[in-house]
Amino acid sequence: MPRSEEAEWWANAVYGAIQEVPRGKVTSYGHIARLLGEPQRPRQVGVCLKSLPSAESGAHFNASTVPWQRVINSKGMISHRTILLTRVGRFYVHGHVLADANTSGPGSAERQAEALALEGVEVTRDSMGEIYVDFSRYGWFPSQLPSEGRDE
DNA sequence: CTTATGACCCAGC
DNA sequence: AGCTGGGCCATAA
Repeated sequence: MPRSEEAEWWANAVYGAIQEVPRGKVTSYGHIARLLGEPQRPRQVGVCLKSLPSAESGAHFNASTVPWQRVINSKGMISHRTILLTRVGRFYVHGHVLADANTSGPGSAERQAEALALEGVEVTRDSMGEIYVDFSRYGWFPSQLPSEGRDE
């Protein structure tokens, strides 16, 4: 959960922007940041999604009211969440991230792929098991400035 | 206060 | 076309 009021404002702006992504379409973290006039903060978009409240939390913006699954990285790939390392004595071991019914934690990339498939977005996998979405078919990139221009 | 760490991105090899 | 390193900046430790 964001602390400062500023962070709170940012998180709400991010969630609101994501709600504009139409069903069956996907966009990127960087594009959400650009839509909000903060092209240098794609990482913070991810930070907000990581702390998106669960559907049961009762918060206005939560996992069921914000289509979190429609945001992927600029390469069209569903980014895998990093596995936390837990310190045991002086060693580090693979630990499980707490969230389960939430949008983060282990296997969340899989859940994101399922959620997208459920709304008709075709996902493909490469030899490494990475999950991709074809931007040329499902991408949603409005506010394309005439001078800049996205790939594809 | 200082470091480390990301649901990221892009320019260069 | 794939890999690498740097930049980015809010949070956590």
